[in-house]
Amino acid sequence: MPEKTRATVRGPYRTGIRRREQLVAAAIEVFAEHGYAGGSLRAIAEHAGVSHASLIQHFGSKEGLLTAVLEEWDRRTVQDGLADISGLDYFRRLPEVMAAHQDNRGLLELFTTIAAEASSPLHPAHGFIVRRYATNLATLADHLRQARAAGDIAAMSDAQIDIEVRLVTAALDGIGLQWLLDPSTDVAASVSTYVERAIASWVSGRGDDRR
Amino acid sequence: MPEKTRATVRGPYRTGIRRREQLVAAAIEVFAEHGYAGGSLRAIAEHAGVSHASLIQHFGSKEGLLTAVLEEWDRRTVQDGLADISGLDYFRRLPEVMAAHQDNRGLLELFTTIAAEASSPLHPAHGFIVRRYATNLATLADHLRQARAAGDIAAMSDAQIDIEVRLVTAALDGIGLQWLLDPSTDVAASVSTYVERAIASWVSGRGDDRR
DNA sequence: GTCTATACGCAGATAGAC
DNA sequence: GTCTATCTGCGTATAGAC
Repeated sequence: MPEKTRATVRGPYRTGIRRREQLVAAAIEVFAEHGYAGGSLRAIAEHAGVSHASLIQHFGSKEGLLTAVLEEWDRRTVQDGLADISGLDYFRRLPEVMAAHQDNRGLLELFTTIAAEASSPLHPAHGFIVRRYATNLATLADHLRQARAAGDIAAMSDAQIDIEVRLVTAALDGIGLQWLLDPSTDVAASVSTYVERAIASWVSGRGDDRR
Repeated sequence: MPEKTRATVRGPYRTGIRRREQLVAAAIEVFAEHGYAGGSLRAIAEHAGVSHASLIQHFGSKEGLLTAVLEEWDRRTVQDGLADISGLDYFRRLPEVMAAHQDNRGLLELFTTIAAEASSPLHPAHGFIVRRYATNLATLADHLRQARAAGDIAAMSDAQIDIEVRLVTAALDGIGLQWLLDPSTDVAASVSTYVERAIASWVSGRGDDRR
């Protein structure tokens, strides 16, 4: 990616980059309201005041536009709010991070849908989603290993750590989906119950998670 | 539904019913391979050796066909394997039930995708999925209440029970998705870790799940 | 009663004018 | 770079064959 975006760009790139951001913003709005399949390029183009052919020109395909939107989602959520937090505190912050998603129902809906659709190896975003989950799980595992090294939790094998971070991720994904299906779902309380119980188990090193 | 299907049906219904089953089977194959959006009526029709118009005639719309497929999935999975099991044993059986899904990757892919897509209130299967989750959660809650009544677990409020069954469901859904994205995921071990820890917590009635 | 042939509108994608 | 056709394939609806 050549977009180093120095403070002062002389030539034609500036408008191209800003245009791109506008298009992604329009895509987010439309996808968030109508989903990926339901949000047509023509609708997004109309929203942004361009032709749908122009969207293809910028992003190569609808998939390319989708990927750009997902990267924007990543930038907005994962990076924000959880920087400078590490070890067990990272897990303790998860309930409020999830709760914050409730302000952005459309984006959660979009990401949940894409993650599931992309489970098919044939889906255009399959590689992106697989990579994203791998990165996410690795980050969680790092924090858990850090807690282990610091002596905050009892001994735990790397295989156990893998299972633990997968279960945390599953809880977040699953509760998110249930909230989408039934907004009366108490997201923060559910996630909090899970995280607190998991941490308690890690600290005491009880047998129910040793195999 | 007028399909009482007496042992001997005189007239034209027989072929109609059997045809319907053939079409659903073809739809399952195609949906399982290409997903819902990617599985066109024309492809399903070709697979079944009929015209795509005939599919519409039988099921009214693509949504109708989808609903028939999902009901078939329900019939194959939830009903089978868990009948005659109750109380805590119901939860103990979940790891092997989930592990059994690994023989049927296509259907798990389909159901995961539809559940996510249908999170949008505008999706044709939204009502079906919402109802299905509500029924599922209610069933799990019944078993947990039964264990409570039998004294197998410590006291637990109905609100706590709701959270617990949502977390179990989230673990199943989330681990299933992760297995789809990364087949090296140890489904049985992950689910087993979750269920055993949850049951241990219910039995001891520790403070980490009381609020 | 079932099924097919056919048509309509919309989707994503491409080619070429300006 | 962006637009205006235009292509192909989709879900859907209907009329009519058998």
